[in-house]
Amino acid sequence: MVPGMIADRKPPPRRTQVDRREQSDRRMLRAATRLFARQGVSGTSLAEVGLAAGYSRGLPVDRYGSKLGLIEALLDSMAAWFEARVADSASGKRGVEAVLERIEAHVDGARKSPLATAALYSIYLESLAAMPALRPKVGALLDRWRGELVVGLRQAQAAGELRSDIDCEQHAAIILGALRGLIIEHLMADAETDLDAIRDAVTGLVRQAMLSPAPRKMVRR
Amino acid sequence: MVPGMIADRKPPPRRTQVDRREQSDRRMLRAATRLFARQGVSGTSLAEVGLAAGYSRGLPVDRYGSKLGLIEALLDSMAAWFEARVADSASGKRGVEAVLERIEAHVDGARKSPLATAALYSIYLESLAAMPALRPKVGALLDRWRGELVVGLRQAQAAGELRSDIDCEQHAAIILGALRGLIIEHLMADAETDLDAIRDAVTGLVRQAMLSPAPRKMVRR
DNA sequence: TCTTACTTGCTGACTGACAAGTAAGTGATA
DNA sequence: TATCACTTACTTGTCAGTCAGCAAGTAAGA
Repeated sequence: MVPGMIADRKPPPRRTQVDRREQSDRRMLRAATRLFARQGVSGTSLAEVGLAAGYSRGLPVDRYGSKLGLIEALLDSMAAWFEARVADSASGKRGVEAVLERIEAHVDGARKSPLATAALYSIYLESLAAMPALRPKVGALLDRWRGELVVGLRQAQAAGELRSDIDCEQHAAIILGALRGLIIEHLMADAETDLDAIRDAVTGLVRQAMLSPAPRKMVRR
Repeated sequence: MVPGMIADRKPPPRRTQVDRREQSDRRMLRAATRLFARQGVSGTSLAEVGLAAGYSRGLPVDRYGSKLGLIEALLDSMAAWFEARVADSASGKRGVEAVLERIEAHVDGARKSPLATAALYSIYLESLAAMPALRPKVGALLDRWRGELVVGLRQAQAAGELRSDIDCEQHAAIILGALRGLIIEHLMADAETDLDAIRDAVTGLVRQAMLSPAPRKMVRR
């Protein structure tokens, strides 16, 4: 602090209501992400989220109505991130190429935002039993992702890249199931299992279903 | 009630203290399994367990000391079941054969006792975040199972069944990660994903690591 | 001055845990 | 074999702590 300055305390910049709302939204969702990743959904109280975001304990309820509302808002923002990521990298691709891009996008999420991934998986897992109220929303999200993978597999099958005896619905479920299990493993073991190895194992599942086990031409990193 | 009978109420058969304890133990663990499978670990109170088992709300705490104690007892009994299952089917087998038997044992657990499997996975998943106190016990269990799988893979590698560039530790983690992810998928989707398909997908991961992709000679059912 | 963002006070419901009590089984002695 | 001292199984009363959610208030922006 330099004495004699005109103002010791910087005047708070005047923010519009929209700004305030957007900022507090962002901060609360960030705080929730961090806390969910570290302590799980049911291990985190709404009060904690508000305080960790730098506000009062009451704001999250006021903003989102309920704990469920907060989690749904968080899921929405994560889904938006993923859609953008896929739209960016898989646009124009079809069949096996598109499928591999989607797999890479999932792995890349875990690589780029481990915290968000841990939070997302906490939500998945607790929706199974601890918080059944989450199931519809989580189920819809997973179904959408699986459906989009099925489209890619069907294209591949139609184009003769994939064996015709493959059940695309089931194979999509297997690919995503394995992918999620491996990412959980990765999160649990503090990143001991390499993400590239995970990607290779899952792309291996795709290659198993292909007509000619084509040479790997994966995107590096 | 027939009047005039010598005794309306059948005299309760005299059970020894050991019998009583064993019976109440069994009942409480069964009730806990059912409740954990349906509502998750943190969604189930000790009182519920006691009452569902046909006793008072206080017995579980008296018997197991704490919620953690109850869960650990449940994990012990499940681990014992699995060890017995493996000792039965994989004894004398080595290398790839032993590895495939272990995979089948895991899948078979999900097939034979879906309720226990759902409960076990609830415990896994909540140990990640919602109940960190569980991590040591769960971690030790998973490590043991992984370690035993690594032994099989190493034997296979030494016997020339497996490629020599495979990292057995990592491959074991991948196999189990995928297996668990697929079983979770199976539990979530209400058994939509076929368990045989799951087994095939995971044995496929083993076959990828083999020198000559031998013809499948899996145990049917 | 009016609306919207945010805070604080409060409550009812629940839970894990403890402690004090009752009932059932055991083993020794007469 | 009856009874009595003792242990073990099980129940009930209770409490401290937590949490989601509401409602009434204050402050910031329009």
